[in-house]
Amino acid sequence: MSVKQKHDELAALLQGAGVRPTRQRLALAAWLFDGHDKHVTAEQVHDAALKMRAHVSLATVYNTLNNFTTAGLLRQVVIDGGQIYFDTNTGDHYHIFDEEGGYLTDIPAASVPIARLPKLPQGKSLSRIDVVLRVRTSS
Amino acid sequence: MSVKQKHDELAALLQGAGVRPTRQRLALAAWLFDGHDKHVTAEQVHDAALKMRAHVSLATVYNTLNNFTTAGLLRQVVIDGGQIYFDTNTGDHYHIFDEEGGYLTDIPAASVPIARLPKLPQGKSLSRIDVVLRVRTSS
DNA sequence: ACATCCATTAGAATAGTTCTAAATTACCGC
DNA sequence: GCGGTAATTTAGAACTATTCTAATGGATGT
Ligand SMILES: [Mn+2]
Ligand SMILES: [Mn+2]
Ligand SMILES: [Zn+2]
Ligand SMILES: [Zn+2]
Repeated sequence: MSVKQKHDELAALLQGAGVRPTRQRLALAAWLFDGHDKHVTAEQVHDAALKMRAHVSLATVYNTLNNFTTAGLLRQVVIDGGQIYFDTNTGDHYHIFDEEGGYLTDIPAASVPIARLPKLPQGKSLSRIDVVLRVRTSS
Repeated sequence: MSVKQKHDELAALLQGAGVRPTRQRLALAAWLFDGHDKHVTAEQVHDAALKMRAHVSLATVYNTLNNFTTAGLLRQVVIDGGQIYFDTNTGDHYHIFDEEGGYLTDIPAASVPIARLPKLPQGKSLSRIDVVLRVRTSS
């Protein structure tokens, strides 16, 4: 695929989500949506942008990650206090968290079948289920 | 139950967990372990201490909550980035999080039966399962 | 091209938590 | 009880992730 084709595809992705395809957003989207699922912090995205010699400020990285999240292109995952992971996989899935390595892996929702749920509080409905399997090196 | 009996019970609880029963720790424990399960932030604990006219600095609140957690008297729950909830229920349970009100409710682990788990990474074993049901006012 | 609105940016501000180092307190053996 | 020792408390500074501010720059539609 040509460089121009890739650019146009990304621009279409952003426009389809109601996000203007600026130079900075396209540069970050090119890295985020390269076909490999990622769980990344703002700082990791910023570092990646620097390595690509794309000049994107840290403030713009935060703005962009938040925009993409609102637009449904990313979702947030919170594991530890202290930092937010942005997840390029927006499908229905759960996570394995390696407590020693500090990294996340996706697992399909169907791999953790939940037979039934408790009664929810009066007038409330389910917005999302988060499941995290925390793992460590076997003793 | 007399005030002295209550004090002695709390002191025994702390000593049993390998934590020295200082004045500050006893004051915080008296409020935390009053029989009602709580999900509280450090600031909420500090405010409660002020209302009880116990003079406990914020640094000591953090030290104490972390000590109690290490000693197995509390556990941490992370929901949003930005702040840590300390949970006085250390048993096997999951949570309902009200996204609008920002508060947590306990649910027994048995109320969300998990039929099976995916294969874990080579050499890793399960340390804990976190399940959060996020709810909102029904549309 | 023009006007308008939206995005980008550096740097300051904010918020939750941890760190530092000095003063105080709990504990243990006598 | 008394003294020695190690653990705890504390105020304030430091740290970290994130958001805010306000000024500059860029995209879009006509
Ligand atoms: Mn980071
Ligand atoms: Mn708080
Ligand atoms: Zn994921
Ligand atoms: Zn709980």
